[in-house]
Amino acid sequence: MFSKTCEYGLRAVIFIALESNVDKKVSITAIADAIESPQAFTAKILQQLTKNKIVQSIKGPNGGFFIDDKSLKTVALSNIVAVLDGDAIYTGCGLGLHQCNDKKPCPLHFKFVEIRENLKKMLESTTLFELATDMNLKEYFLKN
Amino acid sequence: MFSKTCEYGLRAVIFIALESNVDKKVSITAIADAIESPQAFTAKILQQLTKNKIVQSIKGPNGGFFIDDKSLKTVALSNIVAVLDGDAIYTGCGLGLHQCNDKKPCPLHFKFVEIRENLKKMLESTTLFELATDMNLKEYFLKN
DNA sequence: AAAATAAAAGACAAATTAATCCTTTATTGT
DNA sequence: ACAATAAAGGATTAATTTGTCTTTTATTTT
Repeated sequence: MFSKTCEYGLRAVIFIALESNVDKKVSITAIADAIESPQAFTAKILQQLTKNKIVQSIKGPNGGFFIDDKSLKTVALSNIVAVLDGDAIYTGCGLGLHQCNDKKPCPLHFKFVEIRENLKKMLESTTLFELATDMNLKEYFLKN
Repeated sequence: MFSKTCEYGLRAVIFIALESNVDKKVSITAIADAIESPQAFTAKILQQLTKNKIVQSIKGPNGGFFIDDKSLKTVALSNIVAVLDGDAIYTGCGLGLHQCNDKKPCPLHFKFVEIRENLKKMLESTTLFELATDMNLKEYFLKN
């Protein structure tokens, strides 16, 4: 469904969101440990996400990654996926046709449209704030 | 969503189903041409599908690929996806966790379950026969 | 039997994705 | 000012996926 990059990215951002929710900054070491991901690779991903204003970062001692209160409420999962995997999941054809739409559909087009719409809506409506607050209530996991 | 292998495989099988529906066998050259896919690569994919009884093949002159009447009605898209991409789309975690289930869920588990269930049902309920007959009515495309 | 046809099989090659390593830059505390 | 800390950046390697090429096997027609 998503690339490894996107999977690690989502997990990392969710973890940062959780910590940011209680005003904590987290280092790349702490993140990689919390989500059980390759550290250097995760660092690269976070570079992309900071460039795209999904997360913020501060260098040096007491530095680390965090997400400001406003972003916590405005950033949805769809924004993260867009940065890391582009919009292929939403727009791309299930059978890999370059152009596939209502006018010129592949045999599965109308069946896929529905499923993708659901996915899109779910990603667009799920904010980091929702996850960060929800995760305090139930027991959720970011690693095995 | 699917690998290239699976995309080509689905398109190839749908094309073969269409031709088989009017009792025609098709060569790998005809298939690659009809779905605009790399021929040798598509040949490899069809090898896998014949081994797994999704399609049948006959060597030599007047040979080619086809799907018998019974398979046309019993084979669903889910069977093809299972052979080529495995069951990761159904069972795999959206965030890439190795084990993620109702008991030990990732933060998005319950949101993903629904979407994946829809996809699963769609793939399982769509048979080659349905596609082969439906494609005669409407204008559908297998290449650009 | 020989030639032609078409899929099967195996060995490579190219491209993309995933992952690591090393150096540089920014910031802080002593 | 200096040492320590932590992210940013660049170059490289590893693994996987995608794709090609050549040979072999099976079947049919002449």
